[in-house]
Amino acid sequence: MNKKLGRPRSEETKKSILTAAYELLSENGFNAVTIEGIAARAGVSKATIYKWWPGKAAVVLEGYFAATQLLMPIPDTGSVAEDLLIQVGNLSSFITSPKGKMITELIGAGQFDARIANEYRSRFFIPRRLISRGILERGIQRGELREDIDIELAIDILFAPLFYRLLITGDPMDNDFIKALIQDVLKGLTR
Amino acid sequence: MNKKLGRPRSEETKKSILTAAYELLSENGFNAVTIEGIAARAGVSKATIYKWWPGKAAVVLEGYFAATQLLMPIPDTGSVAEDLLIQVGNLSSFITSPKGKMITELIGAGQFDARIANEYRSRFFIPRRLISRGILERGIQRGELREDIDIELAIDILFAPLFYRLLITGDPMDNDFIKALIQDVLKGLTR
Amino acid sequence: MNKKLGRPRSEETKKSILTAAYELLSENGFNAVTIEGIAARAGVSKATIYKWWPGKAAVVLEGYFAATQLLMPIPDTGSVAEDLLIQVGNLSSFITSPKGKMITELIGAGQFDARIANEYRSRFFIPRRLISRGILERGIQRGELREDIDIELAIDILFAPLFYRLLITGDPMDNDFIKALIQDVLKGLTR
Amino acid sequence: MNKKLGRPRSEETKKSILTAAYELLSENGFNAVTIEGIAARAGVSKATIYKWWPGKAAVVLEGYFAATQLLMPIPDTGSVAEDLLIQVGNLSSFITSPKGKMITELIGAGQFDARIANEYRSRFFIPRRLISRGILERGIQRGELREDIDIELAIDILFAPLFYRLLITGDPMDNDFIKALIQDVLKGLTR
DNA sequence: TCCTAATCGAGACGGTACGTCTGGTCTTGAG
DNA sequence: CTCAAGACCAGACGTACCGTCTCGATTAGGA
Repeated sequence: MNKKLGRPRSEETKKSILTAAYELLSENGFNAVTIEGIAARAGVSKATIYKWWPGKAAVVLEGYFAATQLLMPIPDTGSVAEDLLIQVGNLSSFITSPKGKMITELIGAGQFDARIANEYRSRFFIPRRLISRGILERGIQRGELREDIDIELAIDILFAPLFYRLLITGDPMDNDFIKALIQDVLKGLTR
Repeated sequence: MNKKLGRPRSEETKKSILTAAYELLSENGFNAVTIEGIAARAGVSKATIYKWWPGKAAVVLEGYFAATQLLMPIPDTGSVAEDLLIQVGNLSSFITSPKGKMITELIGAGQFDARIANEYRSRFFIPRRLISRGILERGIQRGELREDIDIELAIDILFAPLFYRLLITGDPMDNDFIKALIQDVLKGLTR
Repeated sequence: MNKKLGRPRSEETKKSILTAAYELLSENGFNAVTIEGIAARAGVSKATIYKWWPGKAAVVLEGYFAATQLLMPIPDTGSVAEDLLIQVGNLSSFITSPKGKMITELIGAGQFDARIANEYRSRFFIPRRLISRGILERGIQRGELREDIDIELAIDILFAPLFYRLLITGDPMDNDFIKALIQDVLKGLTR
Repeated sequence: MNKKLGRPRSEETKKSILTAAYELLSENGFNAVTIEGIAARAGVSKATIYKWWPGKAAVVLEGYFAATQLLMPIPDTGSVAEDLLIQVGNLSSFITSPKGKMITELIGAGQFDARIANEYRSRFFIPRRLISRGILERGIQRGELREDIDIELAIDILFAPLFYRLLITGDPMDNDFIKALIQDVLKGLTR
């Protein structure tokens, strides 16, 4: 029952595949990436890629997240409004940057492949939700926010507009937009 | 200067192509649709399809919107909360129905092809925004809503969470969700 | 029972089709000619061409022979050898000229379409055979040739080598070749 | 400098392609053969065919010559007339047989594609010329033939009439024709 | 030191769809 | 009835990737 027989997997090969995948993604976009292209650029056989990943989406995803350091500073200024401004602002900056815009295509591809969707949910969205949850909970404890709010729903309301503009309307997101968004959500639309 | 030279375009052919495209879309999903498949089912030559549409996305889109009667009743109950409940509830029902779920894939495809995005924006989203704008404007006139709100932003905040769940988190949308969403947005999160 | 109903066939149209066909043949070769190309250049509808000719081969053939004045001077010098030298030499000059080389392709096409073969046989080969037959018959009458020869066979023997080189070996044909050919055929190979 | 990298070419695949090409050629003629048809019958991908051959002509040609055992018995009876009777007779039998008649179409296609022409020249015609050259040289050595004849020209004169009838006039070739042909060429047409 | 088993490159292969092209037919309305 | 315009079906073209497969050449640890 020896598990270590045979030639071990080459870490270098893996790295070069992920690098190639990421480069091709950022150069030409998700659709233009092909397994053959990755293999060629990485100096690797197609079979090797298929050995370790089920398909193009998986390699590209992994390449993307391996290359993308997701800095997530946890704001804690003592004010919900301030914290959210920082947190939402950071996300907004990220998703309008070149790296962030690739997320657009990955979400697009995720509509056709549940594995992709799972990947970016667990890698990208869930970690951020945890931070947001912390911000809101502190706000409740400090008495800034109502005690009866559904935190998950609140997070949806706060962040959804960013992706709505990104994925659907294509409208731009500037600082004023972020400020107005948070103010409106906190204060409500009614008098 | 006679514009009516030559054999006129066959409306029947056009219809059968769009029908075939829509059927294949609903049976197998966007990715599985092929021009060859459409041509075969419609009993039409591939060349005819390429004559009139630049590619698969365009045919499928047009087939989808031709087949989808977008009922958009305009609610006007005298209460913003009521009107929004109806309007957001209708949309929610639609996008969780089989027909509506195809929108998911179309938006996904729209991330790779701006023409698709333009299509569903102008055909699907813009008409709905007009209705929502009406609801909110009446709310302002009646004094239910603050006078200083940015209506476009408000619409984003109200509808974005639906698509956020649909496209990204995959969380379900029930009636309670809709109610809580509208209440939160109207009242705000603060005490 | 009026036979002259409707618009009469336009001779001009016919002419422009044949001209276009011939031009395209000489510019790009038989294979590159298409009915669509002829129609475009002649400013004519494809249907019109199909109305009057069964297919591309027929139009091109007719265009070729309409444009090619087949000068066939009938040599009668009083000597079989002289007459043949002129007759075979003329043919050789013709089939190695640009116009003549098209014959090559027409014969090639004739291998796939019996109608083409019939056309060039009756238009090109039979008329020439008549002349050759005259030459040989006069030779027999003058006692230059044996009385028992099969004239048809003799014609084959005299002319076949030209086409053999043209169609199969690709070897060149100069004056010496023609002279030697006729001499050999007349004298025989034996001592 | 290792030449044996990668999966080796499958001989079986190659064989099935050539067989399919030959079968389709003999069933329907050269023009009706398509790469798609060959691929389908051979149970092979089109890409594989294009990998190894530049186009239909090349595959069909190779399939034809692979399937056609070109028996070329070398006659040596001690008499030029006898030897030629056998040699020309053999060729005549071959080119009027079903297999041989396909040559007709290949030569036809050769008028449009020099690669085809090269192929049948080197595979079919040159080997036969060598034999004929041997026959004639022996005839000269034995004193049956004149010493000053141009052997290449003589071969043309002897064989060209067969192809002239085959490709151009369509006239039949029986035994008497062969006999008369050889007699005439050997004796000459003059008294 | 050799053995064993897995990994890796190269690249052939069957498939499938692409978007283009031409052939030949059909449908208008004008002449 | 003829014709130009041009839509239409049919089907092959040659290309691009897919995902699988066969090779032979490595590359370890264990015998």
